[in-house]
Amino acid sequence: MPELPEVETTRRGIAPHLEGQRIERIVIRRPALRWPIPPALLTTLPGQTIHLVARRAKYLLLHTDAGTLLLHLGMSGHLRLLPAGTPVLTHDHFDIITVNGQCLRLNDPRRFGAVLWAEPGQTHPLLATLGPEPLSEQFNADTLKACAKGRKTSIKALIMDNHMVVGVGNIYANEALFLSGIHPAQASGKVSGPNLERLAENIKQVLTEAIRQGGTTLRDFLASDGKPGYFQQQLSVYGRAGQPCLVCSSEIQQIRQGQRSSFFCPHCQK
DNA sequence: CTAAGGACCTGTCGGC
DNA sequence: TGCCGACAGGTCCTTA
Repeated sequence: MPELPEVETTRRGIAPHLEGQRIERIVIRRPALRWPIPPALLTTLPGQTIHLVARRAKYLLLHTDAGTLLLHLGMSGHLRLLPAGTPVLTHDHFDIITVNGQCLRLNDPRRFGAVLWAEPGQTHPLLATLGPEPLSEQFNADTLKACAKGRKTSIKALIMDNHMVVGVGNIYANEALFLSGIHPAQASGKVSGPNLERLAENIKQVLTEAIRQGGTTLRDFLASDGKPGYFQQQLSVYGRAGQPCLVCSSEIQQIRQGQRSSFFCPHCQK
């Protein structure tokens, strides 16, 4: 479900309701997510105030004086902000209940998500080797060119590699490559300089626009307030195999790259 | 070091 | 209607 725009949409939805609030208690119903939810959270977090709800890559970070809670939504996770006491549904694994009667509830059917903890001043090991944020100046045409140089791996795999740039998932990788006229299977080292410049710009553009639209709802993504995203109405290639290209009317093709589906226009993308 | 594949887990959908 | 395989928005880890 969540790529960076969906995570950012979630962050913006919950931050105003959680920042400045004090935690009353924590509920762990199903600790077996991608990694076990640390049981110490049950005693560490109550009494703490959430100072800031931030984001790094696709991790949401809840900062307190005792440390930072990391939330990752994996493939199928989502967060809802509910009144405390709302009945529990299947796959509701984790709650943060605040003193003012709110409940931040994590639901994640596939359990690829994670709830982790970092001590104050410490960077969690999973965050330590991440590349730059796509919407920051630390990611640009020059950094992309440096990473692509001499590499045989496909350009699509490269832009989805979190060491290169974070937050580019399967949907937006496909879309950015279409907008840039680059075939997803092209070797990274063989993509022209001007095309890499376009690609860096289009990654920023497509993510920015998707955030503006509240993310992409394919099956079930809902923001924390229950509203869907609207970006799927602007997808040019993702999920459009067999349909006409919106630019040239050629039939959109679908291939497999590393267990993931890629969609492209055979005429517009070389 | 690079590149490719498997692993984790549940739900849904299409085909027979 | 029921069963089975394929596939789904992520990403870490192992293998070659």
